[in-house]
Amino acid sequence: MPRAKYDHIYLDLKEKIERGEYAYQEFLPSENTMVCTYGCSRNTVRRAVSSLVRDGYVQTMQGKGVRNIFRPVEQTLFTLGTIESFRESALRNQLSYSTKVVLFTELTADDKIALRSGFPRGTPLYYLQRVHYLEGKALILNHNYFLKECVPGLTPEIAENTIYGYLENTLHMTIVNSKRVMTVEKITEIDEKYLELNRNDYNCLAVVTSHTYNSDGVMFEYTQSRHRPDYFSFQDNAVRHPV
Amino acid sequence: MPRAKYDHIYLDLKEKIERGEYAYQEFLPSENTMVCTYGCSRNTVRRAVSSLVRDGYVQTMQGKGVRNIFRPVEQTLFTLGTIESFRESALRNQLSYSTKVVLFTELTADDKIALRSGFPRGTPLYYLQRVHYLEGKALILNHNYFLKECVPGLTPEIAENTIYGYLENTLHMTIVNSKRVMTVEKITEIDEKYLELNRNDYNCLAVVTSHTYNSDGVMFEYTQSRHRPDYFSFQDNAVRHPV
DNA sequence: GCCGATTTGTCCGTATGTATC
DNA sequence: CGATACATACGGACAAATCGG
Repeated sequence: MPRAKYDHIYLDLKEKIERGEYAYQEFLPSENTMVCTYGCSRNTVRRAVSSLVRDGYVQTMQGKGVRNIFRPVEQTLFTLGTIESFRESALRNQLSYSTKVVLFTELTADDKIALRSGFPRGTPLYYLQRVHYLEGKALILNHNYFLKECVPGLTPEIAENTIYGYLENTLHMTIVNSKRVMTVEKITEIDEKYLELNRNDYNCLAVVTSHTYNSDGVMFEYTQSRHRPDYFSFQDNAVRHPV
Repeated sequence: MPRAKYDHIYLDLKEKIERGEYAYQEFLPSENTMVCTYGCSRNTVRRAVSSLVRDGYVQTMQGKGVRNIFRPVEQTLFTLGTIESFRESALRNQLSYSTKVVLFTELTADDKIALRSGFPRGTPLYYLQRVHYLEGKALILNHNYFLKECVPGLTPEIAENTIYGYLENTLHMTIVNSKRVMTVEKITEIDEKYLELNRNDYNCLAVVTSHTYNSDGVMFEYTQSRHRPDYFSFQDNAVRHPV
Protein backbone atom coordinates (compact mmCIF):
# COMPACT_ATOMS: atom_id res chain seq x y z
CA MET A 1 0.00 0.00 0.00
CA PRO A 2 1.53 3.30 -1.07
CA ARG A 3 1.73 5.56 1.94
CA ALA A 4 1.02 9.23 1.59
CA LYS A 5 3.94 11.60 1.49
CA TYR A 6 3.14 13.22 4.82
CA ASP A 7 2.95 9.81 6.42
CA HIS A 8 6.34 8.87 5.06
CA ILE A 9 7.85 12.04 6.53
CA TYR A 10 6.05 11.48 9.82
CA LEU A 11 7.39 7.95 10.16
CA ASP A 12 10.88 8.98 9.13
CA LEU A 13 11.06 11.78 11.69
CA LYS A 14 9.57 9.58 14.38
CA GLU A 15 12.11 6.88 13.73
CA LYS A 16 14.95 9.40 13.85
CA ILE A 17 13.69 10.80 17.14
CA GLU A 18 13.32 7.36 18.69
CA ARG A 19 16.79 6.43 17.51
CA GLY A 20 18.17 9.45 19.33
CA GLU A 21 19.28 11.42 16.29
CA TYR A 22 18.16 14.55 18.10
CA ALA A 23 18.98 15.11 21.76
CA TYR A 24 16.24 15.77 24.25
CA GLN A 25 15.39 19.49 24.01
CA GLU A 26 17.30 19.84 20.75
CA PHE A 27 15.63 21.52 17.78
CA LEU A 28 14.80 19.61 14.65
CA PRO A 29 15.71 21.07 11.27
CA SER A 30 13.49 24.00 10.34
CA GLU A 31 10.42 23.47 8.21
CA ASN A 32 12.11 25.08 5.25
CA THR A 33 15.07 22.76 5.60
CA MET A 34 12.76 19.77 5.67
CA VAL A 35 10.98 21.08 2.61
CA CYS A 36 14.31 20.70 0.80
CA THR A 37 15.36 17.38 2.29
CA TYR A 38 12.01 15.74 1.57
CA GLY A 39 11.30 17.59 -1.65
CA CYS A 40 7.79 18.62 -0.74
CA SER A 41 5.73 21.65 0.21
CA ARG A 42 5.71 23.27 3.59
CA ASN A 43 2.15 22.16 4.24
CA THR A 44 3.18 18.55 3.88
CA VAL A 45 6.02 18.94 6.35
CA ARG A 46 3.74 20.73 8.77
CA ARG A 47 1.21 17.95 8.60
CA ALA A 48 3.86 15.40 9.57
CA VAL A 49 5.12 17.60 12.39
CA SER A 50 1.65 18.18 13.78
CA SER A 51 1.26 14.43 14.12
CA LEU A 52 4.44 14.30 16.15
CA VAL A 53 3.04 17.04 18.38
CA ARG A 54 -0.11 15.03 18.91
CA ASP A 55 2.01 12.01 19.88
CA GLY A 56 4.00 14.06 22.37
CA TYR A 57 7.28 13.66 20.49
CA VAL A 58 7.93 17.32 19.78
CA GLN A 59 6.76 20.81 20.65
CA THR A 60 6.55 23.57 18.10
CA MET A 61 7.54 27.07 19.16
CA GLN A 62 6.66 30.03 17.03
CA GLY A 63 9.72 31.97 15.96
CA LYS A 64 12.08 29.35 17.34
CA GLY A 65 11.60 25.91 15.91
CA VAL A 66 10.48 22.37 16.62
CA ARG A 67 11.87 20.95 19.83
CA ASN A 68 12.36 17.29 20.60
CA ILE A 69 10.74 16.34 23.92
CA PHE A 70 10.79 12.58 23.40
CA ARG A 71 11.95 10.36 26.21
CA PRO A 72 11.73 6.62 26.01
CA VAL A 73 9.06 5.52 28.43
CA GLU A 74 9.86 2.82 30.94
CA GLN A 75 8.33 -0.20 29.30
CA THR A 76 5.63 -2.18 30.92
CA LEU A 77 4.98 -5.60 29.50
CA PHE A 78 1.86 -4.49 27.77
CA THR A 79 0.83 -0.96 26.99
CA LEU A 80 -2.27 0.47 25.48
CA GLY A 81 -2.72 3.96 24.14
CA THR A 82 -3.22 3.06 20.54
CA ILE A 83 -5.95 1.18 18.73
CA GLU A 84 -3.71 -1.85 18.30
CA SER A 85 -5.14 -5.27 18.90
CA PHE A 86 -3.67 -7.42 21.63
CA ARG A 87 -1.92 -9.47 19.00
CA GLU A 88 -0.34 -6.45 17.35
CA SER A 89 0.97 -5.16 20.67
CA ALA A 90 2.46 -8.52 21.47
CA LEU A 91 4.14 -8.77 18.09
CA ARG A 92 5.53 -5.25 18.37
CA ASN A 93 7.03 -6.12 21.73
CA GLN A 94 8.28 -9.45 20.41
CA LEU A 95 6.51 -11.43 23.06
CA SER A 96 4.80 -14.78 22.87
CA TYR A 97 1.08 -14.59 23.15
CA SER A 98 -1.95 -16.80 22.87
CA THR A 99 -5.68 -16.52 23.14
CA LYS A 100 -8.16 -18.96 24.60
CA VAL A 101 -11.83 -18.79 23.73
CA VAL A 102 -13.75 -19.74 26.84
CA LEU A 103 -17.18 -18.85 25.54
CA PHE A 104 -18.58 -18.52 22.03
CA THR A 105 -22.31 -17.95 21.68
CA GLU A 106 -24.91 -16.05 19.74
CA LEU A 107 -27.52 -13.93 21.43
CA THR A 108 -29.76 -10.97 20.86
CA ALA A 109 -29.27 -7.78 22.81
CA ASP A 110 -31.57 -7.47 25.80
CA ASP A 111 -32.23 -4.21 27.59
CA LYS A 112 -29.22 -4.56 29.82
CA ILE A 113 -26.81 -5.23 26.98
CA ALA A 114 -28.46 -2.57 24.84
CA LEU A 115 -27.91 0.03 27.52
CA ARG A 116 -24.24 -0.75 27.96
CA SER A 117 -23.34 -1.50 24.38
CA GLY A 118 -25.42 0.96 22.45
CA PHE A 119 -26.68 -1.81 20.17
CA PRO A 120 -30.46 -1.58 19.80
CA ARG A 121 -32.49 -4.12 21.76
CA GLY A 122 -33.04 -7.26 19.73
CA THR A 123 -29.87 -6.95 17.65
CA PRO A 124 -28.32 -10.34 16.81
CA LEU A 125 -24.83 -10.54 18.26
CA TYR A 126 -21.91 -12.84 18.79
CA TYR A 127 -20.84 -12.92 22.41
CA LEU A 128 -17.36 -14.16 23.20
CA GLN A 129 -15.27 -14.48 26.28
CA ARG A 130 -11.59 -14.70 25.54
CA VAL A 131 -8.51 -14.84 27.71
CA HIS A 132 -5.29 -13.33 26.39
CA TYR A 133 -1.98 -14.71 27.55
CA LEU A 134 1.37 -13.02 27.28
CA GLU A 135 4.45 -15.09 27.96
CA GLY A 136 2.12 -17.72 29.38
CA LYS A 137 0.49 -15.39 31.87
CA ALA A 138 -3.22 -14.59 31.73
CA LEU A 139 -3.45 -10.82 31.43
CA ILE A 140 -6.78 -9.89 29.93
CA LEU A 141 -10.28 -11.26 30.02
CA ASN A 142 -12.28 -9.91 27.13
CA HIS A 143 -16.04 -9.81 26.78
CA ASN A 144 -16.65 -9.17 23.08
CA TYR A 145 -19.96 -8.35 21.49
CA PHE A 146 -19.88 -8.30 17.69
CA LEU A 147 -22.65 -7.24 15.37
CA LYS A 148 -23.51 -10.54 13.73
CA GLU A 149 -24.34 -9.11 10.33
CA CYS A 150 -20.93 -7.41 10.19
CA VAL A 151 -18.95 -10.50 11.10
CA PRO A 152 -20.53 -13.33 9.10
CA GLY A 153 -18.88 -16.70 9.47
CA LEU A 154 -17.06 -15.99 12.71
CA THR A 155 -15.89 -19.21 14.36
CA PRO A 156 -14.13 -20.10 17.60
CA GLU A 157 -11.07 -20.98 15.51
CA ILE A 158 -10.91 -17.48 14.08
CA ALA A 159 -11.51 -16.00 17.51
CA GLU A 160 -8.57 -17.98 18.82
CA ASN A 161 -6.30 -16.34 16.29
CA THR A 162 -7.02 -12.88 15.04
CA ILE A 163 -10.50 -11.49 14.68
CA TYR A 164 -9.17 -8.21 13.39
CA GLY A 165 -7.16 -10.03 10.76
CA TYR A 166 -10.33 -11.81 9.69
CA LEU A 167 -12.25 -8.56 9.59
CA GLU A 168 -9.62 -6.67 7.64
CA ASN A 169 -8.16 -9.28 5.33
CA THR A 170 -11.03 -11.66 4.68
CA LEU A 171 -14.08 -9.45 5.11
CA HIS A 172 -12.22 -6.34 3.96
CA MET A 173 -13.62 -4.24 6.70
CA THR A 174 -11.72 -1.11 7.69
CA ILE A 175 -11.58 -0.27 11.36
CA VAL A 176 -11.58 3.47 11.88
CA ASN A 177 -11.92 4.49 15.49
CA SER A 178 -12.70 3.29 18.94
CA LYS A 179 -14.23 5.23 21.80
CA ARG A 180 -12.87 3.97 25.06
CA VAL A 181 -13.65 4.50 28.69
CA MET A 182 -11.33 3.32 31.38
CA THR A 183 -12.43 2.55 34.91
CA VAL A 184 -11.46 0.44 37.90
CA GLU A 185 -13.87 -2.26 38.99
CA LYS A 186 -14.22 -4.88 41.65
CA ILE A 187 -13.02 -8.29 40.71
CA THR A 188 -15.60 -10.99 39.99
CA GLU A 189 -15.48 -14.74 40.37
CA ILE A 190 -15.08 -15.09 36.63
CA ASP A 191 -12.09 -12.75 36.72
CA GLU A 192 -10.56 -14.71 39.57
CA LYS A 193 -11.01 -17.92 37.68
CA TYR A 194 -9.62 -16.95 34.30
CA LEU A 195 -7.01 -14.41 35.30
CA GLU A 196 -5.77 -16.61 38.11
CA LEU A 197 -6.10 -13.86 40.63
CA ASN A 198 -6.82 -13.89 44.29
CA ARG A 199 -8.93 -11.09 45.68
CA ASN A 200 -6.94 -11.13 48.87
CA ASP A 201 -4.17 -9.76 46.73
CA TYR A 202 -5.80 -7.36 44.27
CA ASN A 203 -9.55 -7.03 44.57
CA CYS A 204 -9.89 -4.68 41.58
CA LEU A 205 -8.88 -4.61 37.97
CA ALA A 206 -8.58 -2.12 35.16
CA VAL A 207 -11.55 -2.18 32.82
CA VAL A 208 -11.54 -0.70 29.33
CA THR A 209 -14.86 -0.59 27.57
CA SER A 210 -14.75 0.29 23.91
CA HIS A 211 -17.17 1.06 21.11
CA THR A 212 -15.51 0.45 17.77
CA TYR A 213 -16.56 1.78 14.37
CA ASN A 214 -15.73 0.67 10.84
CA SER A 215 -15.45 2.78 7.73
CA ASP A 216 -19.17 2.39 7.02
CA GLY A 217 -19.83 4.31 10.20
CA VAL A 218 -21.22 1.17 11.80
CA MET A 219 -20.45 0.48 15.43
CA PHE A 220 -19.78 -3.23 15.00
CA GLU A 221 -18.08 -4.08 18.28
CA TYR A 222 -18.64 -3.46 21.94
CA THR A 223 -15.95 -4.87 24.17
CA GLN A 224 -15.18 -4.89 27.84
CA SER A 225 -11.53 -5.71 28.52
CA ARG A 226 -10.70 -6.65 32.07
CA HIS A 227 -6.99 -6.29 32.78
CA ARG A 228 -4.80 -7.70 35.52
CA PRO A 229 -3.94 -4.55 37.45
CA ASP A 230 -0.26 -5.38 37.87
CA TYR A 231 0.30 -5.59 34.12
CA PHE A 232 -1.87 -2.74 33.01
CA SER A 233 -0.57 0.54 31.70
CA PHE A 234 -2.20 3.11 29.49
CA GLN A 235 -0.28 5.94 27.89
CA ASP A 236 -1.53 9.20 26.57
CA ASN A 237 -0.43 12.67 25.56
CA ALA A 238 -2.82 15.49 26.24
CA VAL A 239 -2.44 18.76 24.37
CA ARG A 240 -3.80 21.92 25.89
CA HIS A 241 -6.53 24.00 24.27
CA PRO A 242 -5.14 24.53 20.76
CA VAL A 243 -6.29 21.97 18.28
CA MET B 1 -8.41 36.59 22.92
CA PRO B 2 -9.22 36.34 19.23
CA ARG B 3 -9.61 32.70 18.31
CA ALA B 4 -8.41 31.41 15.01
CA LYS B 5 -10.95 30.88 12.28
CA TYR B 6 -10.59 27.12 12.24
CA ASP B 7 -11.07 27.02 15.99
CA HIS B 8 -14.24 29.04 15.72
CA ILE B 9 -15.62 26.62 13.14
CA TYR B 10 -14.50 23.63 15.22
CA LEU B 11 -16.28 24.92 18.32
CA ASP B 12 -19.37 25.86 16.36
CA LEU B 13 -19.69 22.42 14.78
CA LYS B 14 -18.98 20.70 18.06
CA GLU B 15 -21.65 22.68 19.81
CA LYS B 16 -24.16 21.89 17.07
CA ILE B 17 -23.35 18.20 17.29
CA GLU B 18 -23.65 18.14 21.06
CA ARG B 19 -26.94 20.00 20.84
CA GLY B 20 -28.27 17.29 18.56
CA GLU B 21 -28.60 19.39 15.43
CA TYR B 22 -27.50 16.35 13.46
CA ALA B 23 -28.88 12.92 14.21
CA TYR B 24 -26.57 10.05 15.04
CA GLN B 25 -25.28 8.68 11.74
CA GLU B 26 -26.52 11.71 9.83
CA PHE B 27 -24.14 13.52 7.47
CA LEU B 28 -22.99 17.02 8.18
CA PRO B 29 -23.11 19.61 5.38
CA SER B 30 -20.41 18.98 2.78
CA GLU B 31 -17.09 20.74 2.99
CA ASN B 32 -18.04 22.97 0.08
CA THR B 33 -21.27 23.95 1.80
CA MET B 34 -19.36 24.81 4.95
CA VAL B 35 -16.92 26.87 2.89
CA CYS B 36 -19.90 29.04 1.95
CA THR B 37 -21.58 29.16 5.37
CA TYR B 38 -18.38 30.09 7.17
CA GLY B 39 -16.91 32.17 4.37
CA CYS B 40 -13.53 30.52 4.40
CA SER B 41 -11.34 28.20 2.39
CA ARG B 42 -11.72 24.47 2.22
CA ASN B 43 -8.46 23.96 4.08
CA THR B 44 -9.84 25.83 7.06
CA VAL B 45 -12.99 23.76 7.13
CA ARG B 46 -10.97 20.56 6.85
CA ARG B 47 -8.81 21.58 9.75
CA ALA B 48 -11.84 22.01 11.96
CA VAL B 49 -13.35 18.72 10.81
CA SER B 50 -10.14 16.81 11.43
CA SER B 51 -10.25 17.96 15.04
CA LEU B 52 -13.74 16.56 15.36
CA VAL B 53 -12.44 13.27 13.96
CA ARG B 54 -9.70 13.23 16.57
CA ASP B 55 -12.30 13.81 19.28
CA GLY B 56 -14.47 10.96 18.01
CA TYR B 57 -17.36 13.24 17.09
CA VAL B 58 -17.45 12.49 13.37
CA GLN B 59 -16.09 10.16 10.75
CA THR B 60 -15.09 11.34 7.31
CA MET B 61 -15.87 9.09 4.37
CA GLN B 62 -14.32 9.72 1.01
CA GLY B 63 -16.91 10.25 -1.68
CA LYS B 64 -19.75 10.31 0.84
CA GLY B 65 -19.43 12.94 3.50
CA VAL B 66 -18.84 13.61 7.15
CA ARG B 67 -20.91 11.43 9.44
CA ASN B 68 -21.95 12.29 12.95
CA ILE B 69 -21.06 9.47 15.37
CA PHE B 70 -21.44 11.46 18.57
CA ARG B 71 -23.35 9.96 21.43
CA PRO B 72 -23.56 11.61 24.78
CA VAL B 73 -21.53 9.51 27.17
CA GLU B 74 -23.12 8.39 30.41
CA GLN B 75 -21.69 10.92 32.81
CA THR B 76 -19.57 9.89 35.70
CA LEU B 77 -19.08 12.51 38.34
CA PHE B 78 -15.60 13.27 37.21
CA THR B 79 -14.06 12.47 33.88
CA LEU B 80 -10.61 12.93 32.57
CA GLY B 81 -9.49 12.71 28.97
CA THR B 82 -8.43 16.27 28.50
CA ILE B 83 -5.68 18.33 30.03
CA GLU B 84 -8.14 20.20 32.20
CA SER B 85 -7.27 20.85 35.78
CA PHE B 86 -9.45 19.41 38.50
CA ARG B 87 -10.93 22.82 39.05
CA GLU B 88 -11.83 23.29 35.39
CA SER B 89 -13.52 19.90 35.24
CA ALA B 90 -15.53 20.69 38.32
CA LEU B 91 -16.61 24.05 36.95
CA ARG B 92 -17.60 22.54 33.64
CA ASN B 93 -19.75 20.00 35.43
CA GLN B 94 -21.16 22.69 37.72
CA LEU B 95 -20.14 20.88 40.85
CA SER B 96 -18.84 22.20 44.12
CA TYR B 97 -15.22 21.46 44.73
CA SER B 98 -12.49 22.26 47.15
CA THR B 99 -8.85 21.48 47.68
CA LYS B 100 -6.98 20.86 50.88
CA VAL B 101 -3.23 21.18 51.05
CA VAL B 102 -2.01 18.51 53.45
CA LEU B 103 1.69 18.95 52.77
CA PHE B 104 3.70 21.83 51.39
CA THR B 105 7.48 21.53 51.41
CA GLU B 106 10.56 22.20 49.41
CA LEU B 107 13.09 19.52 48.61
CA THR B 108 15.73 18.58 46.11
CA ALA B 109 15.31 15.57 43.87
CA ASP B 110 17.06 12.48 45.16
CA ASP B 111 17.78 9.45 42.97
CA LYS B 112 14.40 7.90 43.59
CA ILE B 113 12.47 11.03 42.70
CA ALA B 114 14.77 11.71 39.77
CA LEU B 115 14.09 8.30 38.32
CA ARG B 116 10.33 8.62 38.54
CA SER B 117 9.98 12.28 37.71
CA GLY B 118 12.66 12.83 35.12
CA PHE B 119 13.97 15.86 36.99
CA PRO B 120 17.74 15.67 37.33
CA ARG B 121 19.06 14.68 40.74
CA GLY B 122 19.59 17.73 42.92
CA THR B 123 16.89 19.85 41.28
CA PRO B 124 15.12 22.17 43.75
CA LEU B 125 11.43 21.34 43.85
CA TYR B 126 8.20 22.12 45.60
CA TYR B 127 6.51 18.99 46.88
CA LEU B 128 2.82 19.16 47.65
CA GLN B 129 0.20 16.72 48.75
CA ARG B 130 -3.28 17.90 48.00
CA VAL B 131 -6.68 16.34 48.41
CA HIS B 132 -9.42 17.29 45.96
CA TYR B 133 -13.01 17.17 47.06
CA LEU B 134 -16.05 17.12 44.84
CA GLU B 135 -19.42 17.68 46.42
CA GLY B 136 -17.72 17.20 49.76
CA LYS B 137 -16.26 13.79 48.90
CA ALA B 138 -12.52 13.19 48.79
CA LEU B 139 -11.79 11.91 45.29
CA ILE B 140 -8.17 12.53 44.47
CA LEU B 141 -4.92 12.59 46.36
CA ASN B 142 -2.30 14.46 44.38
CA HIS B 143 1.45 14.30 44.85
CA ASN B 144 2.76 17.33 42.95
CA TYR B 145 6.39 18.07 42.22
CA PHE B 146 6.98 21.51 40.70
CA LEU B 147 10.21 22.87 39.37
CA LYS B 148 10.95 25.59 41.89
CA GLU B 149 12.51 28.01 39.46
CA CYS B 150 9.42 27.83 37.24
CA VAL B 151 6.95 28.47 40.03
CA PRO B 152 8.49 31.25 42.13
CA GLY B 153 6.41 32.46 45.01
CA LEU B 154 4.15 29.44 45.29
CA THR B 155 2.33 29.38 48.60
CA PRO B 156 -0.07 27.00 50.33
CA GLU B 157 -2.79 29.59 49.78
CA ILE B 158 -2.27 29.49 46.03
CA ALA B 159 -2.11 25.72 46.10
CA GLU B 160 -5.45 25.66 47.87
CA ASN B 161 -7.02 27.55 45.02
CA THR B 162 -5.69 27.19 41.53
CA ILE B 163 -2.05 26.57 40.77
CA TYR B 164 -2.72 26.56 37.05
CA GLY B 165 -4.45 29.91 37.34
CA TYR B 166 -1.39 31.25 39.12
CA LEU B 167 0.91 29.81 36.49
CA GLU B 168 -1.10 31.10 33.56
CA ASN B 169 -2.44 34.43 34.79
CA THR B 170 0.19 35.64 37.21
CA LEU B 171 3.37 34.03 35.93
CA HIS B 172 2.14 34.06 32.33
CA MET B 173 3.28 30.55 31.73
CA THR B 174 1.64 28.61 28.92
CA ILE B 175 0.96 24.95 29.53
CA VAL B 176 1.32 22.98 26.35
CA ASN B 177 1.15 19.25 26.85
CA SER B 178 1.16 16.51 29.39
CA LYS B 179 2.37 12.96 28.98
CA ARG B 180 0.31 10.66 31.11
CA VAL B 181 0.49 7.07 32.17
CA MET B 182 -2.40 5.36 33.86
CA THR B 183 -2.04 2.36 36.09
CA VAL B 184 -3.76 0.60 38.97
CA GLU B 185 -1.91 0.42 42.26
CA LYS B 186 -2.36 -0.96 45.71
CA ILE B 187 -3.77 1.40 48.24
CA THR B 188 -1.44 2.84 50.88
CA GLU B 189 -2.07 4.03 54.39
CA ILE B 190 -1.85 7.61 53.21
CA ASP B 191 -4.51 6.93 50.60
CA GLU B 192 -6.74 5.31 53.19
CA LYS B 193 -6.36 8.26 55.46
CA TYR B 194 -7.00 11.09 53.04
CA LEU B 195 -9.42 9.45 50.65
CA GLU B 196 -11.39 7.95 53.50
CA LEU B 197 -11.17 4.51 52.02
CA ASN B 198 -11.09 1.10 53.61
CA ARG B 199 -8.98 -1.54 51.96
CA ASN B 200 -11.48 -4.18 52.86
CA ASP B 201 -13.65 -2.46 50.32
CA TYR B 202 -11.36 -1.38 47.49
CA ASN B 203 -7.70 -2.22 47.96
CA CYS B 204 -6.56 -0.50 44.74
CA LEU B 205 -6.91 2.86 43.13
CA ALA B 206 -6.40 4.45 39.75
CA VAL B 207 -3.09 6.25 39.42
CA VAL B 208 -2.32 8.82 36.77
CA THR B 209 1.26 10.00 36.57
CA SER B 210 1.91 12.97 34.36
CA HIS B 211 4.86 14.94 33.04
CA THR B 212 3.75 18.40 32.03
CA TYR B 213 5.54 20.83 29.71
CA ASN B 214 5.23 24.57 29.23
CA SER B 215 5.75 26.60 26.07
CA ASP B 216 9.46 26.97 26.83
CA GLY B 217 9.80 23.22 26.42
CA VAL B 218 10.47 22.87 30.13
CA MET B 219 9.00 19.94 32.00
CA PHE B 220 7.97 21.91 35.07
CA GLU B 221 5.62 19.47 36.78
CA TYR B 222 5.59 15.83 37.72
CA THR B 223 2.41 14.67 39.35
CA GLN B 224 1.01 11.45 40.64
CA SER B 225 -2.77 11.58 40.98
CA ARG B 226 -4.33 8.84 43.04
CA HIS B 227 -8.03 8.48 42.35
CA ARG B 228 -10.83 6.79 44.26
CA PRO B 229 -11.64 3.87 42.00
CA ASP B 230 -15.41 4.25 42.25
CA TYR B 231 -15.32 7.80 40.92
CA PHE B 232 -12.65 7.43 38.31
CA SER B 233 -13.30 7.43 34.60
CA PHE B 234 -11.01 8.21 31.73
CA GLN B 235 -12.27 8.75 28.22
CA ASP B 236 -10.42 8.48 24.99
CA ASN B 237 -10.90 8.12 21.26
CA ALA B 238 -8.38 6.06 19.38
CA VAL B 239 -8.04 6.53 15.63
CA ARG B 240 -6.63 3.70 13.58
CA HIS B 241 -3.44 4.14 11.57
CA PRO B 242 -4.21 7.28 9.56
CA VAL B 243 -3.21 10.54 11.17
C1' DG C 1 15.15 50.09 20.91
C1' DC C 2 14.92 49.29 16.06
C1' DC C 3 15.54 46.51 12.01
C1' DG C 4 16.00 42.58 9.26
C1' DA C 5 16.41 37.59 8.90
C1' DT C 6 14.52 33.37 10.41
C1' DT C 7 10.85 30.41 12.01
C1' DT C 8 6.35 28.92 12.99
C1' DG C 9 1.02 30.05 12.59
C1' DT C 10 -2.97 31.06 9.79
C1' DC C 11 -5.34 31.31 5.57
C1' DC C 12 -6.21 31.25 0.79
C1' DG C 13 -6.60 29.38 -4.06
C1' DT C 14 -5.78 25.71 -7.13
C1' DA C 15 -4.90 21.21 -9.12
C1' DT C 16 -5.30 16.35 -9.14
C1' DG C 17 -6.60 11.82 -7.34
C1' DT C 18 -10.03 8.62 -5.65
C1' DA C 19 -14.37 6.94 -3.90
C1' DT C 20 -19.40 7.22 -4.11
C1' DC C 21 -23.70 7.67 -6.24
C1' DC D 1 -20.46 8.46 -17.44
C1' DG D 2 -20.78 12.74 -14.95
C1' DA D 3 -21.51 15.07 -10.62
C1' DT D 4 -20.34 15.22 -5.90
C1' DA D 5 -17.47 14.45 -1.92
C1' DC D 6 -13.34 13.84 0.57
C1' DA D 7 -7.83 13.19 0.28
C1' DT D 8 -3.44 14.78 -0.98
C1' DA D 9 -0.27 18.17 -2.40
C1' DC D 10 1.55 22.49 -4.02
C1' DG D 11 2.56 27.44 -3.88
C1' DG D 12 1.89 31.88 -2.12
C1' DA D 13 0.75 35.63 1.18
C1' DC D 14 0.82 37.72 5.52
C1' DA D 15 0.98 37.62 10.69
C1' DA D 16 3.44 36.83 14.92
C1' DA D 17 7.31 35.52 17.67
C1' DT D 18 12.31 35.17 18.17
C1' DC D 19 16.97 36.41 17.73
C1' DG D 20 21.15 38.76 16.48
C1' DG D 21 23.34 42.93 15.08
